Amino acid sequence: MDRELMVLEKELTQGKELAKQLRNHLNPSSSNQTRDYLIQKILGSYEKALSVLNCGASVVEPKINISMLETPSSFANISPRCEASNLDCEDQCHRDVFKKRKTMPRWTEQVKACAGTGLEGHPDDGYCWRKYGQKDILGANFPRGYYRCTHRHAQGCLATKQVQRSDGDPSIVEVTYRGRHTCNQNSNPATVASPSVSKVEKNHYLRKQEHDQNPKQEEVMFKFGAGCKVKTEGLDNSENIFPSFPFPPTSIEAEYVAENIFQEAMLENNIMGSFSQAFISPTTSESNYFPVSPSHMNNFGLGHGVQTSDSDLTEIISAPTSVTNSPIGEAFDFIKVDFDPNFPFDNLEFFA
DNA sequence: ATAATTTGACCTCC
DNA sequence: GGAGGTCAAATTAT
Repeated sequence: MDRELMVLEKELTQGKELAKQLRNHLNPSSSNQTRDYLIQKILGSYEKALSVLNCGASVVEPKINISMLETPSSFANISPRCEASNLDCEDQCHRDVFKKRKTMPRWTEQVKACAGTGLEGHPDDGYCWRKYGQKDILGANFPRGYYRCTHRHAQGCLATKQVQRSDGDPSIVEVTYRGRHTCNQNSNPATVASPSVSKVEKNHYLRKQEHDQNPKQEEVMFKFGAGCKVKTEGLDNSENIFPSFPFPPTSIEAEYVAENIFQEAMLENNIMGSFSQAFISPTTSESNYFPVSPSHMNNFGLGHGVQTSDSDLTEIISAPTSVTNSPIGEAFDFIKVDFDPNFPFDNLEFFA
């Protein structure tokens, strides 16, 4: 069967299954969190299916790169000390910006845009971004663009991203996200953020369309990969939890580099509270890859991912796979399952 | 008029 | 001191 059709079928089937799960969670005993998560996954599946239809789904092999390097404790507020201390506030706040740079969760994805989109590889990820800088990077053929959440001032959302075109393949842009969205558009992207193009980016996109003499193309289209690799690295000293990936509904080829996201995400979603310590053991490996399809990644996106390295990988990822019929299970079938059977999996539905 | 982008200056980190 | 990241005034677009 054609790979595009396979992707399409997989996403539609997954959407169907997720809808069934959602139906089972309509009772009052299920949390809104669960329902929200299922809804987002359903939307994600259909987004991908539609994109496959729109784009012809030139399938590429995405890479997911996840790393947890530091503790996440300090990126929630840019500088609470500014209010409480006697330090020069302005100076302190500025310093915290750079401190935040190191401690914010970070992950990178490589997005391959369809030729002719005119978007110059700047993918829509469901959020509104404002460009605040551009810099020539040493050794890079293309400048790096710096974007921050449009709601940074209005809602204090600290999410930023960097967009840089790949030297090797200019059709690929590497998008590095830092920090998670705390603005409303993130908490409810399905209703706030357009799944296609944000206002800012659409304007830019349409302008480019004019430039490209291609006014008919009004949908942002990206190729979707049928699989991806997850890389974990730099896991030496942290408790690792999967990040709250705002997995772009239209991304296909992705390399995620996440730092500290697991713990923060889990805590935020009240998931880790029910996890045994075995799920957050220290790590030692430098780099590990394993194949995961984009849909699988979506399954542990949205703040319910799993972070790993070598042995930890097995401990963490295996848990949900053994409890649910999730595609994640298929994705990680090669991973040995070894986790606490008494583990309170209250929130395992998140991994479904 | 308002909002977004550009771009040079500035800051921190290594 | 250089590189990467951010700020903010000026410019441009809507």
